[in-house]
Amino acid sequence: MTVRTEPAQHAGMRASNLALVLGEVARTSPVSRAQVAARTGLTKSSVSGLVSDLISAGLIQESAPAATERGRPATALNLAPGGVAGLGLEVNVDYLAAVVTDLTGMPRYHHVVRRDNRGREVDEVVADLIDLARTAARSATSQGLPLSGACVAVPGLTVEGAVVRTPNLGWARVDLAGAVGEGTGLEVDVENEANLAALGEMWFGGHEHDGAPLRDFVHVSGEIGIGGGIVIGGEVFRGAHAGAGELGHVVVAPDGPRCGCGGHGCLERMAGQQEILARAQVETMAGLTRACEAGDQAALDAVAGAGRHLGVALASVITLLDPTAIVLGGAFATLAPWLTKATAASISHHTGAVEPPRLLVSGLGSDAAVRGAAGTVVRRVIADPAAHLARQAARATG
Amino acid sequence: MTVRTEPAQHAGMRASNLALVLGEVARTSPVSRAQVAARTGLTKSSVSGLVSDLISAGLIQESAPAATERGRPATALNLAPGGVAGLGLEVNVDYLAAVVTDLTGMPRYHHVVRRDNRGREVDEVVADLIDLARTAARSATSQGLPLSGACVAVPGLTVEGAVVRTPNLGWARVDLAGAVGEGTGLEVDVENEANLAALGEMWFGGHEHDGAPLRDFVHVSGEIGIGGGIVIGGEVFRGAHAGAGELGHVVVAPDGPRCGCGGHGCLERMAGQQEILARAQVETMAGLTRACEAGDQAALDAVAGAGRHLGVALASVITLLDPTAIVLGGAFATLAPWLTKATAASISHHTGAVEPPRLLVSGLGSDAAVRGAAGTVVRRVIADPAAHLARQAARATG
DNA sequence: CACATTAGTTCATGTCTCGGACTATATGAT
DNA sequence: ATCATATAGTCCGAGACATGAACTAATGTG
Repeated sequence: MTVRTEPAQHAGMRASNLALVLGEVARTSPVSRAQVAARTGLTKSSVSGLVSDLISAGLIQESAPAATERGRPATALNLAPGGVAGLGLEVNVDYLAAVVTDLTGMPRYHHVVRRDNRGREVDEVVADLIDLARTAARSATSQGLPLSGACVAVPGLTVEGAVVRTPNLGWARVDLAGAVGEGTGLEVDVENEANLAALGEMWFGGHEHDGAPLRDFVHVSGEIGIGGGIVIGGEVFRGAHAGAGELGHVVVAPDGPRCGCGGHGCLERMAGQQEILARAQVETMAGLTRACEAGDQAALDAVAGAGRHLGVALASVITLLDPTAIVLGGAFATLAPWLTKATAASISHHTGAVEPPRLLVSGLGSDAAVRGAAGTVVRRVIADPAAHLARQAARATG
Repeated sequence: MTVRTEPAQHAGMRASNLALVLGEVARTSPVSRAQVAARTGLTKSSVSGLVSDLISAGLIQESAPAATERGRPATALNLAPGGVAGLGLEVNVDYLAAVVTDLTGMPRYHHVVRRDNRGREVDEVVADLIDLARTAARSATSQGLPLSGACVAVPGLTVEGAVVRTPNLGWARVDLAGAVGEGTGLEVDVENEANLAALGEMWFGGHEHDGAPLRDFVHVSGEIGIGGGIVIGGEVFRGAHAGAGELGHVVVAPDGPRCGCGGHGCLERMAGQQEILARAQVETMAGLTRACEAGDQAALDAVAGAGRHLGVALASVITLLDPTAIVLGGAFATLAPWLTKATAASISHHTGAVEPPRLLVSGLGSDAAVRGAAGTVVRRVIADPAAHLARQAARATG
């Protein structure tokens, strides 16, 4: 039922099949050409030709033939770990981060700079980020990894490479893609931190559903604000104006107090870090964790209360989006031991008979977004290797 | 980023381009071959070949050449009104309905049988529906319209042609596609009424956004229950288990009373027809409308109260899904004059700064779902004409 | 050592779209 | 009238690509 907008041509056919083959290799490596042919429906001869293109582009590697039951042993195909790499960057309220990931998704460089960025000039923070990016890029080069591009995670709304606004950082209309692109010479993308965290969790979090990686879930990221990333069919759901998934501003208390966003009774207002800390009468998240571990009742009540509000918001999410799982990330992952019981109870109290999705806890913590950012860069190559080949060819001739 | 699962072959290329051309003709008829070529990016020669296939399949018609500015006049291409037709059926709590739609979307037969189906045996109701379908099919035949298939709208959860459950009708595990298929000899699909109503509204409701048809919106259908249809990018959003969009069970009062679904404080429990009628102290929806027209304060308060609750639910929908518009359908369309002010105020009270989507009122009323059902059948042909050609060819030789 | 079995390559074939040449049919200027 | 120009649509050779069958390669089994 999809509306087709582009003519199908021979080049597109090849591009599509290259992606099909590379995707199969990425999912199930090591595999043989014959297995790829059987699983994709392409013929052996087609697969041979496609694979040979991918090998000469450096995206796929042959490794030692593995003996099979009988017959000629299969030559194993793997993603080339040195083929392409992606640079993930993150600007957040209290840290900057950079990660370089190779084609297989393995992190090859990782650096975090903790510093509160709220009071600072935008230009200063951007300059720091570019420094960080350059250092990461040098590391990639010294490891022989050609960077295909970069992606920056920011805690706010982004449209086409620009930061539209980041409520908790106070930025507005910042052309981050332009600045970082100029500073590094890379093609740069900018994307919401919650969405990237969701993708990072999907690709690298190790969660499974019925033996396959999660593809339909909602990721809740509890940083200073509360964000949400909706993933449907393995892709981020952005809505009409890229504003979808703002879980922090779902109404959980219709008669509640005014929130910073201008609404009333939003989840972030009722269960954000500020509210939890105030109720628990502690100063920092670290202090809150200690208090919970010590069994402090005020702290436990504060977290459980937040868990109940979170459950109300998630009940609406479940009703509207019907995901297979909910993943709790960021601060909610840290607080999970004292939070999930209240959240699960609240979800079930508000959803009734519907089969509830699984409530999972993030394994990546605050790294999810940067890793997701780096992942999007290499995934883009995997999803459209033909575009990558074309760029390579252009560089070779031009 | 889409995961490709099928090999691209020459046949698929042709199928894709047939769909591209037919889709262009459907959207902008009348058009010439040259215009189609310019707009799709295909060459004139390719378009000629594709069009000639579509004409011999009876999906496209040539009409009289229209004189242009200068040069050879263009022969106009249109969807063939007699090419294919779709049968839309609807089982609802208090009526059955059938519509036959031709390729252009024009309704060519329409019949509604009002009767309360709640107490009745499932088999009886299904038998009535099959009767209705047969009569509609005879009418199509006598008009020379070959039916390509049928689609049944039901007020509940459906999976692969079967009705899983319809809370307000009391059905569970009914193989409706099988029964109607056997009774009519057609290929039958079964789909949620709210989703089909949303599609009907999109295709036939005449709404526009920036000059183009709506493609990202949420349709609220207020029948006996409250349903929701989420349309993103022109397609229904179903979630992981086809349960998405259940707007009626979004939480609007976390401490509210228990709802029939087992949850608490659901929109349907707080603002459904039963609740409104009780508060307004009238017996029927017709009575409610009269009371509102007469200025009865209890009725007006009841409707405004429902509007406020609806606004809370829609605020969460807007925050999570970021649609361009909300369309109020069914009973909410009828009550719109006394409802929308409270709803709009409640939305803005609970969403704050976010640019609010437009609040539209359905033009189709309770016909939206059947028309959407008939529409899906013909749209399927338009979206994949190659499959239709293959079926035609199979019938001709077999 | 012959034979079965599986992996991967080669090449002729068929099916597409493309692009340019060609035909058809109009308007407007000379 | 006649010619230039412009636009619509067809025809046909060239090129790209997947297919499928035949072929080569490399292993284990009786």
